[in-house]
Amino acid sequence: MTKFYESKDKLHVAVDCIVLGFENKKLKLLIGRRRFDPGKNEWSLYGGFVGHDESLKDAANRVLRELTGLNNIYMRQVGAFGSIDRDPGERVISVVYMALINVADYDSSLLDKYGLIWTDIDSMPPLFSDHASMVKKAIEQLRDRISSEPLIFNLLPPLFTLSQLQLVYETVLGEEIDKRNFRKRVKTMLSIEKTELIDKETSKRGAALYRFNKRSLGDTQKFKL
Amino acid sequence: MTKFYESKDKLHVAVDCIVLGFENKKLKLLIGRRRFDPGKNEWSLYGGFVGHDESLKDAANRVLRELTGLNNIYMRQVGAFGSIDRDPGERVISVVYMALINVADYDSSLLDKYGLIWTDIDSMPPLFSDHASMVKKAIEQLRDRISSEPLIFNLLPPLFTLSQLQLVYETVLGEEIDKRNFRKRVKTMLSIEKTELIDKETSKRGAALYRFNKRSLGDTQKFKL
DNA sequence: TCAAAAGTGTTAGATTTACACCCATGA
DNA sequence: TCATGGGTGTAAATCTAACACTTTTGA
Repeated sequence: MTKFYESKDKLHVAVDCIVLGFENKKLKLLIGRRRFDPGKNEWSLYGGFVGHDESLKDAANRVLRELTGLNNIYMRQVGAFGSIDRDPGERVISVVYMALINVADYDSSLLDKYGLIWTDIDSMPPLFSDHASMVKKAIEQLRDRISSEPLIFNLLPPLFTLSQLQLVYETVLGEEIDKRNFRKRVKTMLSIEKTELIDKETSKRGAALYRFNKRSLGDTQKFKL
Repeated sequence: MTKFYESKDKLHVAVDCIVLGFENKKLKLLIGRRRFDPGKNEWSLYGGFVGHDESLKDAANRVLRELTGLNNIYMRQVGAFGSIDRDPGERVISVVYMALINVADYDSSLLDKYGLIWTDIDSMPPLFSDHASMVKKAIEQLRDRISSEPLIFNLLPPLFTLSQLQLVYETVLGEEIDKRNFRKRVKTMLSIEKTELIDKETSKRGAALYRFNKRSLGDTQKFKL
């Protein structure tokens, strides 16, 4: 099997998962204490090494599943990080993925089990190695794409109110938006459908619940929020 | 040195360079014949393995320098490719970089030396392994960013006419643009400065030469073409 | 003299922004 | 009854898109 490139160096390759969620008007990140050296007990993203017989994407999914029990989560590659000294232990290339989840789907008993916490993105503790710069890059990508790709719905439950939608949108972009203008824009998007259902959780009056319909995208219009 | 992660698999990690240029109204890609198996003689991107003691970025720069003799070229990471069977020889993770160069800066004697050709992006021959999908992704990224980042100047000489600028822009986006509207937009961009110089190469009348001034970006305005 | 590329303004339509009040309900 | 979040329209300003002719000069 090692017939062609025998003379070449081999390196450890890891995947690190940036798990983002939204709760309580904040973007949240799942981090845990490293359970082994180097960097034992430092706050860290959750990662794992890529096996010889698994693809990068499979490795990322495996790591995420180990961490969250969740499958079929939206995940995209953020990039590869490969400074020589990025890992204080040994040379490790890390390929970073970001997952967007609805926090309510996360089984919070896993927090204890894995020693994890949801931290606010903007008051995150120092992280192991170059993990903070990975998070920074992921957030930049999220901000760059939130208006042109239907990412935001991954951070929300399947049914959501327009106020929730707007709040997530504002939080990611870091700026306030006029409510009437926002709703006007939403109305032009066929892929955001009003349902007959009413949410009574967050307001006395009740708010209409909406749903994202990806089928009505693609063929017809481009996503543009 | 292998004290922490001994039990973990190590993999070959390569960098592949997508070298893009613009010439004769076309986006061009530098490709060559593979000079070793697997895939000997197939058209391919130029790549190399990442050494234990060099960063990904350094490896990409080294590969590009070997290939072009050029240093200080604009280069950005496109992403990591890691399917199990992507390389028919062995398991190889590839981190792809794209370089944007001014074709005139390229020493064309290197074409023969390395068995390279400039191919039109839209009539590219089949490429080795997954290299075509790498190129596709790079082009998508270029298109996505050409309007919001000052990438385009890397494809042009330091002094350029507005017709050249517009032509590159149209080619990357794959759509025609109204000349007067385009020039109106350029005039609002402080970072594109008119010089006193006149280009007599491409027209009898002569055209004003412009220059990109990155210093006038950043602080003042965002790039938006 | 003519072909080829450079250069230049105006107007209609579309999009974006700013802005404030009434509604329904549970506590 | 009142505090809370839900819901709604209009007008001004800005931005975008469509459009055609004159200039210069080398061949």
